[in-house]
Amino acid sequence: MANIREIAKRAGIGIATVSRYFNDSGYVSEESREKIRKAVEELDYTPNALARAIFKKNTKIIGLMIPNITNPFFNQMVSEMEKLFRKQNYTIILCNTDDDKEKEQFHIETLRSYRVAGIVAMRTMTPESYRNIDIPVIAFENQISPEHITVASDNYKGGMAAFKHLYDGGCRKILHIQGPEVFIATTERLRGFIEASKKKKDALVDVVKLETDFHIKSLEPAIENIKNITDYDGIFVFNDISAAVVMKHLHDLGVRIPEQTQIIGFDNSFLGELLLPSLTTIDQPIKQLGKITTDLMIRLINGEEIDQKEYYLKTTVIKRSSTLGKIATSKE
Amino acid sequence: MANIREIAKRAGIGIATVSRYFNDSGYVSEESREKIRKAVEELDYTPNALARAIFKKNTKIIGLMIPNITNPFFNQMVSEMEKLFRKQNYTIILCNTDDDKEKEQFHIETLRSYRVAGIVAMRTMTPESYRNIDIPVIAFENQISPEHITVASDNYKGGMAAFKHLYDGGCRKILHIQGPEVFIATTERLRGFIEASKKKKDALVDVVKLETDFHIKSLEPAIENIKNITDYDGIFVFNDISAAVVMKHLHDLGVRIPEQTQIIGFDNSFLGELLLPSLTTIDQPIKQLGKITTDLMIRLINGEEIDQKEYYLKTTVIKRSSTLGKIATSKE
DNA sequence: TTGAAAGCGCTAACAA
DNA sequence: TTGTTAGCGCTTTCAA
Repeated sequence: MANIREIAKRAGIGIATVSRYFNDSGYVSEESREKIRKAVEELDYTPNALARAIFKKNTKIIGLMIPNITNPFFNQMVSEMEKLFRKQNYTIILCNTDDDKEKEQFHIETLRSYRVAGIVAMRTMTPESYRNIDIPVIAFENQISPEHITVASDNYKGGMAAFKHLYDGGCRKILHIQGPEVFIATTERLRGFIEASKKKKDALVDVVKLETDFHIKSLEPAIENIKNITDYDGIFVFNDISAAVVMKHLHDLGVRIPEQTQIIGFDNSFLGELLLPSLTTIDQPIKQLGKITTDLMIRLINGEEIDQKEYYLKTTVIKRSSTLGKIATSKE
Repeated sequence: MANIREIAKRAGIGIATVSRYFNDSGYVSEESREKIRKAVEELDYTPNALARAIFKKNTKIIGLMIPNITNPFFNQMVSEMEKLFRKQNYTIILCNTDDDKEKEQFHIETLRSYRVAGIVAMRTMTPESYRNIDIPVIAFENQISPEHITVASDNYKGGMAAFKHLYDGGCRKILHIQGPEVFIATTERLRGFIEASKKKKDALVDVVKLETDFHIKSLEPAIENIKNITDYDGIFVFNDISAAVVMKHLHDLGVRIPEQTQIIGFDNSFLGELLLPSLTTIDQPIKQLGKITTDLMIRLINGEEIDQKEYYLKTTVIKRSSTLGKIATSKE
């Protein structure tokens, strides 16, 4: 592609004028503008953002670290943030970490080499790698350090709400199927669930842990392995996809939902509406999460000091047909 | 972050040597190497990829245009391509087009300004915008021009296979729920479906068109609006999500699947396994599609002339419980 | 085996 | 209102 010098030459003016034209800085006569427009048109020129970045010492690129772009929750977050960052003229570099430390560290190096303006680290497996870099970083879910901003749903209260909803629906023998321990989000859901159960002396509670997050192929055998799963009258599953697998398994076992066993998931994935019965779940406020994350990032990039470091957004119970309880919210 | 000069200074050597060190070009004594390693360590330096790109006149960035990252089919494609491009040391810039012409054109400008090495244009709404740019572009699904490479599933044969599978399962009154006409993929599926149906004189065939691709909220009313949907003993839906909505609607209407009506979707999304009954569908070979797209892109970037412009990959029928037919493939 | 210097495309200070 | 010029961080040639 042409460069600024060729444009200037063709337009018969100096490069500074062309530069001013593109940056809206300083005066450019209408006459010059017209000449430039013509030259740009003829040579199909677009200013080189790399050269500009190198001079300005900042890019308009945000690095997005994401465990896996096929995960419905995370890809919705990305979709939301992409939209908002674009509005601020930022471009997104996408990095799939697969929850793998080494991949993530490699990606960090790449993002550093491109001198990105900021990084959103979603569910990082290697918080220490972010601690000493001179780029604004926002942690989503898994924390980086007390000095770094963390954004997440209030998974703790979400877990409480899930228990309460099942309890209110009449469940007294409740199973929580927990996600991998490395995900703070899932341990918080567990914590909330347990905490809420302590207040109800007549409820029996069990927990079983899964070590995979959402790959159906590994989920199925793990769930089929849970013994006595038919003993429970309520099951809180750590995410919607796993809940769907649980529902399917129970169906195969001849268990009626919600009459015999009530099920509540987490995430409010589009999946839940399509299942039969439709799945009660805990909604994560994705739009708000995306909004707050991008807003904070922009402020960080602008050099603002931000005192509040932790942002835990309210979840909501979405009542559908897999449970019997009334609509509750996680407010209380 | 430090620059190459500071590293050279701290190491007590010249910048050219540092450059050679990082680029493995030319000689660097072990002694110098050690000094550089130390300086890099101390200053936590990473070479500036922007400056490098500006000099080399090429970046290691690929622009990915995608209708919507929350669409399971496309995000799987992105996941696959990201992995493969990374292996070749390429970084991905993600652009959500929302099937919107203007957004897409704006993204093209951004990608051009970053002088990306190549663009994968998935389901483009504005093929003309790619025709005259001096960057390698590969079209996925919707074509750009006869001179540009196009990669896609063989949707035509996939549509044929869907009809055949329903017909072989005993269906004689078959409905095709078609996706938006602007998506070549869906019109090809329709074309294949119709073509296959012509060979079977005893089969009655209808088509109804939907104008939304996969947003459940708009899908539901559209599908509920289809009149006489219970008249059909077989329905071929243009994608799995819409098929799920159809199944749900039929269920609400008291129609038994597959006994009364058989359903086949398209995409082989993870969703299909979770539904009850599980959904028969047409698999798109995502891994191969990703592989061939990235391979072709790398070759294009390397300046290779590629004679074959069109790549339509074979689909496969995935037989599950929503149909009665035997396993068929789209080979024939 | 090394370093000085030119140049990649751009911005901005400054003089005109 | 404009153009010259230095310099952003880097690579590479070329002479040492």
